[in-house]
Amino acid sequence: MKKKKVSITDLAKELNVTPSTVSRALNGLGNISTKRKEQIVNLAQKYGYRPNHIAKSMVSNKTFNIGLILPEFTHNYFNNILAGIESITYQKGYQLLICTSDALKEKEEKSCMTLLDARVDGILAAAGNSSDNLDHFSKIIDYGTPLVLLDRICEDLNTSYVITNDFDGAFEAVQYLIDSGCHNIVHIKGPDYISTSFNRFLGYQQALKKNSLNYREELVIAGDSEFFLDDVNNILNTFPIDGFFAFSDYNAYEVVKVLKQRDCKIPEDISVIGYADEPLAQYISPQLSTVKQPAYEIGKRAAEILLKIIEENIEVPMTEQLKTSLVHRETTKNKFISI
Amino acid sequence: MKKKKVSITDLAKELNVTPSTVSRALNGLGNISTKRKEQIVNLAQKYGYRPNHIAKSMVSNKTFNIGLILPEFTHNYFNNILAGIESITYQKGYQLLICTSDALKEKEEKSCMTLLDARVDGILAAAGNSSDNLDHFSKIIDYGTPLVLLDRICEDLNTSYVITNDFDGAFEAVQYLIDSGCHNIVHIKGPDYISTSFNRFLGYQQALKKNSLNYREELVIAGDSEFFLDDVNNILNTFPIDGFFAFSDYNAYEVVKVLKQRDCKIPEDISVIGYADEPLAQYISPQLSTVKQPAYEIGKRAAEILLKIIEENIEVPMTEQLKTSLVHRETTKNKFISI
DNA sequence: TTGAAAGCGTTACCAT
DNA sequence: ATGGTAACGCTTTCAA
Repeated sequence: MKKKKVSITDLAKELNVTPSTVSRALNGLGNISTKRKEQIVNLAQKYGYRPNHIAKSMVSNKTFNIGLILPEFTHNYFNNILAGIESITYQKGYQLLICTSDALKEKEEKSCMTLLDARVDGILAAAGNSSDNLDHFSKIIDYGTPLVLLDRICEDLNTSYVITNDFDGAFEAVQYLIDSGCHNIVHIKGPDYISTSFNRFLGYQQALKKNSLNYREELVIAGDSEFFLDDVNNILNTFPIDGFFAFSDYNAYEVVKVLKQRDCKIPEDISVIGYADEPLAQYISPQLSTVKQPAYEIGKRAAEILLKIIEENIEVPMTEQLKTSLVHRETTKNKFISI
Repeated sequence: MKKKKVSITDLAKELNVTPSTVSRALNGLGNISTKRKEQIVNLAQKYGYRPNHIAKSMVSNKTFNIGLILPEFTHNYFNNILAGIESITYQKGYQLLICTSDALKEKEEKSCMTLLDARVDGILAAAGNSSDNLDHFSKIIDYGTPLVLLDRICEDLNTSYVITNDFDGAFEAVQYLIDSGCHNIVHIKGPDYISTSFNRFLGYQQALKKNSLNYREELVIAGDSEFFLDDVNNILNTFPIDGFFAFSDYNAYEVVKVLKQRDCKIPEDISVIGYADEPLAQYISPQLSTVKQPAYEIGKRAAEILLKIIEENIEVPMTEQLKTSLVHRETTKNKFISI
């Protein structure tokens, strides 16, 4: 059974003073005689008094809670974001209220309301996939609750963002493939409804263009298609493919599996680059070259920005873009030395 | 800037009724004329009224928040636990306040106090490694806050538990190795300060004994030693090893790497079994046989038990033990058929 | 230096 | 059917 905890009023009664006096003593604010203070503090100690945060929140209108909405926690990417966020919130004395959205709009909407109802001081969210209806996020903004969005930019939402540049990440990867001698590069495309899919796809196209290689629609496969494996095999049967740039490490892994089945030499015959640097990239063999996103940093910066907004009452949205980096492992060749 | 939200009192004023009336209308409790009710509900709708959970908590002494303390979120094991927990709390309308302890006693202690101060309705925790000082958990119990511990049993703590049977899991794994023809089985032991290490170690010993195989101290290696790789090589040079049972998939992975370097045939020459069924078990090659812990189920059951305690005011601690299962992949041979 | 009172938003109980 | 009041635990302002 939950025990009643001792309150400021309880202490006050026992010492024949008023709650205000006790409050002052315990918070070290206002004038109070050293003797009284000592007396009060000792009694508080004796009873193991703990301030009631709920009551504090009522009067201060501040909860020291931060809401966090993430699609899920099974990808290492989001775990690292979480770790980054926590490194900041922990140190600043904020607690994290977490909601997983499963990338479902319905859950995402509900989470927003829940967090708003919980009166969190601010919200960090990685928008799920549905880019169409962002009303729930607008609502957060309308309510005046600070919001920092991670990962994807939502054009219509005038708020703060911490993102990575998917275009650049993709561009760099494909440029690397080209520099190491690939000319017929397949792109495994991400789900249509995510902006990152589009940006990586764009990076792929631009890198080809920059190097005077033709973009060919036939060399693009949907990574989430049910015929994915067939598509990969077909394309390998039809074209002299020498490189793959995949939307995700998981897609890349599937490709590698097919390639191994077909006894292709990786990377001599065909190079593969994934995206995200999930742990599996290091565990599979050959180890996967991939585009690393600074997930921990993203979380950290997002939390820093959010707390800055909360604590300094900043009104102007800020956007911060973090750099990706290409991790060269065993599925890519060395670059040719260009003179 | 955070906007002031409309309150019951605001609504009451605008309609020239008292807050109590508005409260009744909005909660559908007590007597109220249909007309009034409609009027109030409409106005609430119009202003987008949202009840203030903080205020509700003040009077009800209930927050609908559950505290969760986990060592970290990078292992899939804990993510799955989280997912399992969330599946229940979400559905029952509770929010999760999470704290990562990094398996540090200090952070663990602080987390307990933080959650208690936040007046959570209950706490779920996977105790970190230090099994010596459990005062912080006792404090939770003393405060009368329901507590369910995951993963490890802490002898001195009279509270509810959801655990898996490490002894059985280990026993089954080693029995399998023996059944498939292994006689010289190495055990990679986990960190000394975790109870699970000890239980798996015990399972290993008992399985040997049951099968009239001698337990030999020389065949046990500490998985967290800095000389781990050397130790593995030494043991392979010295004894005719034909099997490994590792405390974790990570340890097992290291062993597999060494074995591959030495051109051992897996599993023909040497079998390997890991523990936990982390994703890497499926990604490495050969795919790792391992003992699967029902992480999602653990989280789910723990949350169910906690909510039952909270909502039904149950005082008697309950312990639930979940079964592990052996996942047979490519690092183990088939069992001999015994007649 | 200390006390008294109001208020944060809500509910519950007792009157009317 | 509705109003009034107290209460939850704390802070803050004003008065003594």
